Amino acid sequence: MSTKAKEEQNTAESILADIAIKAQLADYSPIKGCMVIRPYGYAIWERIKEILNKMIKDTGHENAYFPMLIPESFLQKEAEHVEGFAPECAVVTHAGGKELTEKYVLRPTSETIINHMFSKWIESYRDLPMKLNQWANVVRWEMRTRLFMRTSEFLWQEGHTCHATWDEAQQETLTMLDCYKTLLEKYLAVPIHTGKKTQSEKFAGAEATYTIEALMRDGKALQAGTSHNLGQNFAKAFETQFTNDQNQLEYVYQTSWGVSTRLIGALIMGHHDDVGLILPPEIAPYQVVVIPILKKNKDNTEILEAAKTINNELQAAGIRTKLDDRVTISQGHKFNEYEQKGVPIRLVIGPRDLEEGKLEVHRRDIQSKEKDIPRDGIATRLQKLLAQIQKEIWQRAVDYRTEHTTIVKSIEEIETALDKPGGFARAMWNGDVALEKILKDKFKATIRCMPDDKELDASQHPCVLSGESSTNNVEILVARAY
RNA sequence: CGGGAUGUGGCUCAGCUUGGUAGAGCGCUUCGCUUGGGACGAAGAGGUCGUAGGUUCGAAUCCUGUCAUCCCGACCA
Repeated sequence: MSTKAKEEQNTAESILADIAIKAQLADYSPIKGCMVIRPYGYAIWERIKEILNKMIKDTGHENAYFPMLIPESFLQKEAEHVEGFAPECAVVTHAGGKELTEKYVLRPTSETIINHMFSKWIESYRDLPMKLNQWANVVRWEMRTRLFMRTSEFLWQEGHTCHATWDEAQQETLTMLDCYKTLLEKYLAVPIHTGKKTQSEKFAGAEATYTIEALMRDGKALQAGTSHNLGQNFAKAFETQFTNDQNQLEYVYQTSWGVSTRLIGALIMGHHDDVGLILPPEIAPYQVVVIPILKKNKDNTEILEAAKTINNELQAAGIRTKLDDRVTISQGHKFNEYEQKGVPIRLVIGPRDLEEGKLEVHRRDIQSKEKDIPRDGIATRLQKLLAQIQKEIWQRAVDYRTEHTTIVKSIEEIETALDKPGGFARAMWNGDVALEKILKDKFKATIRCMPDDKELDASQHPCVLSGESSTNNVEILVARAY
């Protein structure tokens, strides 16, 4: 069977796994549902961290670290929270060769332990706002796992903030959602809808959950990040109180927000083709790979020097590069390797190019190759090309989403839309939870969010459930999701 | 936890029906020859066939238990 035929019969799941493995982003671990993030995959994560960490700090947050082990009793303090997370918690029962009197939970998220500390640290409105973030791993024992999209242990960033007023907490919730939007759209080139989750889809313990929802190339939606207004729920459970400027004791208003290594899953399923991964230049660990055409057992000094010089020149211009000067691997192998890894540009220099002062430039996203690119001014040229590639990858993703979004007026139309173009169905809804049950039971779909971007006229467009139009109805995006 | 499938060198798998003591391709090592898109040739290294027991003169193969993984459902960033 040809490779192409194999690709076509692959399910979305195996596309994800194939690319993750072949691009050497990750590998399976001996532990069920866990994965090893390999250097190239981790480099993408580091790039995400680098960008987001700056945004987090620029918006007035500080990084800290809280322990991985949480006393089991902490989880139980917030009713909705324990109900939501208990089934997927891994619990430590023994340590130091003895059974523990109180079991420890491997954090599925850190609201509880952080609140425990907040309640010690916060006394007065003068201590507020307190805005912390931690980069950490969390463990959620999932029944079914997929590389990057859902693993039992994953890396993420979790922000936790305390405020003196509800309004301020709400503002914080939306500010961080906006940071996520920027990260996804400007850097990962993944268009997202921001919006609010329905009651049934919100975070266990939150007052309201806001989400960034992306669309993958297999037509499924992906919750790529969330930001929660926690209200005073955890504050009450942990007695996180402060004295306000009227000398009255009050519970703090809190938020929490996070994005995870799932973002790498979003990159994989958002940008790929039959060959493998396609990385947007802004997020690529290296934007250009320089490959000299080398001859084994011959003097390659001249060509290697030329490659190094170009490599340095590109780096001096602020381009992230990798020079692959391995003599033991044929260039054909290298070409293939970097295409699977999605490196945006491949720059090839061989003896002929050296003589003629030219280079070969290959664009990964559209698999185009141009020979005889002038050696002079290469850095400037590639900078422009990288910007153009970023823009075009983004535009293709936007177009894809537009083509896979259907405006619907009835439940029947939702079903058709989910099957035919796939992707999002945009509708009006009167808020009756019966719809969520129908979607889930019949179509395996969910209301992804009530989007901030509105396209429908509530007074004209009927509710998919009742068929009636009302200005009380809300606009929703429905999709099958990861 | 239900339903289905699979465990054999690093990887993908054949061999099992009909028991006779382990193979192929890829990868790896060395040498030679090559080199502008995954080269070729030769020589080599590497497996107590998931695991425990049973049947048998003899088990990768048959039987039973067990563990693990994958797929389909119920849960989820």
